[in-house]
Amino acid sequence: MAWNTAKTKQLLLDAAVEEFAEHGPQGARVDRIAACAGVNKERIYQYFGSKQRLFTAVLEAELAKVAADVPLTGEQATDLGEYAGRVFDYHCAHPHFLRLLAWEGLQDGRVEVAAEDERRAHYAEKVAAFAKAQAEGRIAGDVDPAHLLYAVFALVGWWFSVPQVVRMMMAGTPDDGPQARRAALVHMVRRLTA
Amino acid sequence: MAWNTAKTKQLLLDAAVEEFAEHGPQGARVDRIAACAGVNKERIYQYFGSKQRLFTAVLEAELAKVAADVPLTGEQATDLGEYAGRVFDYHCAHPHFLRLLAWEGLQDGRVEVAAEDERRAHYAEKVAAFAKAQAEGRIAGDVDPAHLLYAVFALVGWWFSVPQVVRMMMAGTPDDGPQARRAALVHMVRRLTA
DNA sequence: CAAATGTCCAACTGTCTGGTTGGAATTCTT
DNA sequence: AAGAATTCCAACCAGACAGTTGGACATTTG
Repeated sequence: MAWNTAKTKQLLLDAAVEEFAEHGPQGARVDRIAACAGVNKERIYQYFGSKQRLFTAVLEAELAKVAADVPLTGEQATDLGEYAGRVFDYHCAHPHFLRLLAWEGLQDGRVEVAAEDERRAHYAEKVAAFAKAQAEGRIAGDVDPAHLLYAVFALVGWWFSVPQVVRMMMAGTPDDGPQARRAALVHMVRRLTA
Repeated sequence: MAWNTAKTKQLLLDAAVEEFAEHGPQGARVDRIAACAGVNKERIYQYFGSKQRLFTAVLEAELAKVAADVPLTGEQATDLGEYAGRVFDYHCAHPHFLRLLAWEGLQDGRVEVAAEDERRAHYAEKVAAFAKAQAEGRIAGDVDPAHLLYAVFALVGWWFSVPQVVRMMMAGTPDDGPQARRAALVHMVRRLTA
């Protein structure tokens, strides 16, 4: 059988997403990743160099996915509530990503950030779309567009970042499913831009 | 000299806050905590039982602090923007706390949550204050009060939870100090309740 | 003062982990 | 088909780490 290094790499990445999202860069076990991928762990060091670099590779792959799956065209910036809803939907379907981001945030300053340039450009693009929508009067202009983007991500992400807090906060709210959360989110973002 | 176990305990807690906030429950090193407190590490097991229980103790102590330092009277609920600003100020001054919360969030489901009852009561109190302000028409009533509380905490906390993302997002914003962030936060929260 | 209780600490242990290595098997090159 | 290069893997290693222990020392009690 021909070597299929691309597939082996992908198996490792897939297993690593799970492991890193669950346990973080510290707690992730290289042996577990290798076993889960059905590959010898030495492959990880051959292909990725170290555990930390594998983490970076995982993060970059996931960043590319989310960027591709939740686009924002100029027109869609007219209803940021719906945009927020779509971002929310993505994270509901792919809860790994925000956990990876949280792990990255917690080790911020101790290792360099993955794909910094691409991400900066990515955010700048969104901010520009927001600013354009404001300039054309399609959404309210009294909030700095970067802060608006911040607000959308904060309001989407907090559910996933501190689920234990949210659970305690929502203990008295009878109807607290994903749909209710999504509706509240969309409503609040619209209120920020009306 | 008389034994001062209370002081020893406090020294350990103080050292543990630092260590846990920095490295999380996984990454924290018991030896480092003990050394930093100038105490033998065996004390930790005598006083707190295990590393995980020490983490819980640390979290409970910090929860008590924040609850005491950022109160919300009925009248203050009239200006939630200012309330959010005060919460923001607290976290700027005590950046440990949100990190601890983030670590707790990431291990959610694997260990039980600290002080669950007290915290539920604490949040319920805030929600009730919000609801009262809404009922009396002092703030807008079209957002569920629990979701409003969620929004305040999300908008305050996200800066600290994913600092790396915020940095990239704000790369194009010339004036991005704590004051600018605070102002944007206050403005956005007011917009949610106007 | 003597027994009992509690505090402190240095040294130890069993286990786990990221990372390495030496060589066997497989594919590519010429 | 010979040899070079690459992929694979089992076994190994050195260090780190949470938690323990046994006993010295201090304090309280009666």
